[in-house]
Amino acid sequence: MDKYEQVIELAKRRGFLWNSFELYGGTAGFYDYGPLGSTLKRRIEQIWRETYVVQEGFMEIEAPTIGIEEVFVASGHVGGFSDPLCECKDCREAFRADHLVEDMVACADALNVEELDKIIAENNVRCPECEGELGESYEFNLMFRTNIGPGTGRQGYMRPETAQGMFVDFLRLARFYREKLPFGATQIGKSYRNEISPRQGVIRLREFTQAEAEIFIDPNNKKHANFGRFADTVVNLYSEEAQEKGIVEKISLGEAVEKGTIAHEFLAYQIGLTNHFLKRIGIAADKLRFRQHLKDEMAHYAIDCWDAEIETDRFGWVEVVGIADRTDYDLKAHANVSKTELSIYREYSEPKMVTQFVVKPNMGKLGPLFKGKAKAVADALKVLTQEELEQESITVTVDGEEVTVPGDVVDFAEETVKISGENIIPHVIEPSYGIDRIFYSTMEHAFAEEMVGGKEEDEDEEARNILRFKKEVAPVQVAILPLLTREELITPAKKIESQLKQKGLLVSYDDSGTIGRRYRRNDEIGTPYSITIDYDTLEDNTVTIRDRDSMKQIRAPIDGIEDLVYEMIYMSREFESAGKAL
RNA sequence: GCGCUGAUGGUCUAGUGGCUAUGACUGAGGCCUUCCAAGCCUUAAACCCGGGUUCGAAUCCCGGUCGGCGCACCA
Repeated sequence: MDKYEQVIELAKRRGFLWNSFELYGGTAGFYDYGPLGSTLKRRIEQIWRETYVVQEGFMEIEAPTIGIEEVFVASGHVGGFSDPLCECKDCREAFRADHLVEDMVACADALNVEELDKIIAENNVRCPECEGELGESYEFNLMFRTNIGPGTGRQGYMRPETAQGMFVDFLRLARFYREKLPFGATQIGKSYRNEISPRQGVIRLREFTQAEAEIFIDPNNKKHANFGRFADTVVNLYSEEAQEKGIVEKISLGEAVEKGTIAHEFLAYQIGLTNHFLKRIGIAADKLRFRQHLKDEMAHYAIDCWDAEIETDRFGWVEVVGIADRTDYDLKAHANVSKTELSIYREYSEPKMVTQFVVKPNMGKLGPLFKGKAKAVADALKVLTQEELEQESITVTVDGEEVTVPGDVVDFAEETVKISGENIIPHVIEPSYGIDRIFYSTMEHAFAEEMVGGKEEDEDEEARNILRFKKEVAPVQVAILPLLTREELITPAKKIESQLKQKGLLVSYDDSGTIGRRYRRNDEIGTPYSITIDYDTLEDNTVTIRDRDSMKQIRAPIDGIEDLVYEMIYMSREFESAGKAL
């Protein structure tokens, strides 16, 4: 049994992950988060919020998970989020139709299925596997379609990423942030991709959770005001160059920017932040690296892109976060489709006095002369030079037609104008997290099977399963265990339970089975601390606290125990300092 | 989508035409029990779905679903 199997088996048994729709046989690509899984996931998301929303100040928004067609026409998903496939009629093998004709035409990936079929037929392309005849090509779009409203309604799609919601709200966001760059927005939510063949458990889902930040920055200044925070942070960088050599290098983010390995400070800061976040939730430092996209795998509009990759036992290095400089691509795309300028007005520190050549067509005269064409004529005149305008009669071309304009209907002059700022289209830096993959990695990296000695010297060792979750993410933070199932111990135990719940801690009460069994149960779900109530408790009002990882125990007073546990979980108070060692 | 392969209580598993389905662990109730899966009693819980062959199917055949692996796909 490999680690994946062990973790998934535990996850199923203990209520972290279940196959969705199991009652009806299940469907590939969907998972339910059980009671503990759901809690663990929320804890991870909460730390993400703490990192991006509270600390970085990128406020969270919530846009619909269904989008209208225009949004995905602009984003390119309607046209581009699909691939032309083509199956062999004999061996049923499927191929990328555009790849089959790559050598025959210049731009195979721009052709539609009809054009592809034509080229396949003309060149008598056969199946590369068995030389069989190829069937008709078809588009495989990975978006879930739906209808908005009754009847045929309006075409809608389930969003394939949360990002678009933030681009669409750009003008509102800009106003909210008082039009000052940089600013950013975040979204945590479900996205949907109708994968052809989802596999690998929670690694590739049809419905999955993303946490994305879209940070809008000044295209002319990609420095980061707080870069000093991570300049000395050493990370595992797997740059394009390093990948050629096959060696991951340990290098500080400051040095990586200096050497030009990472395109700029702002991107490097985001890598630092991701590194910080992943370690905080319990990803092992030596199983985490940042891999640069190779030139040919990077989206054409991106300047630089780095994936955070986590090493897993079965799947090797898995991409869990993408950090990209998407430039102004998305805002421009939405500006084009929506016919709305998506830019921000940036005032200069000092207004510039600029001498310009200004053309002022006299519309009062042009109007009667050219009627409906007057506007087009005026526009044509505006782009002419002083020399051309000085003619007595000026010839311009409007809609392919030569038009002669008398010189006296247009004024022009050198003017000095005050320009106090300019419209700029911000560039977008996008950290995009796949929460489900991070969830699984957190479980796998926390999972351990260790041998512990038996009670007596001569007893055999036995295995204990343990999830060494960081205290902050553990779905149960403290277990309350009366040592014996007796009324006089149960009563104070229940009291302590409510004391801890008052403090907002995640508490579980368990009085079934022997104490050893209950410790094992709690180790297996990663509960960091267990509190036992015994007969000494009735005498002196103290309880035993047991530490999950070391299995050590201390004795501490009931009075104020909720503050003690809280401090150990959230304020890195040392376990040893919390009471008298036993 | 294709090929190979598998599917039995919550988990792991025995069973290869006669089943009223094996066992362990786990769960629940109780007894016992003063700190690391102890013991005893009681108890709950399964043949993936649909067809077919057969007197009879968990078992054989076909189709589907789900899982694993390989191919393809993963903007």
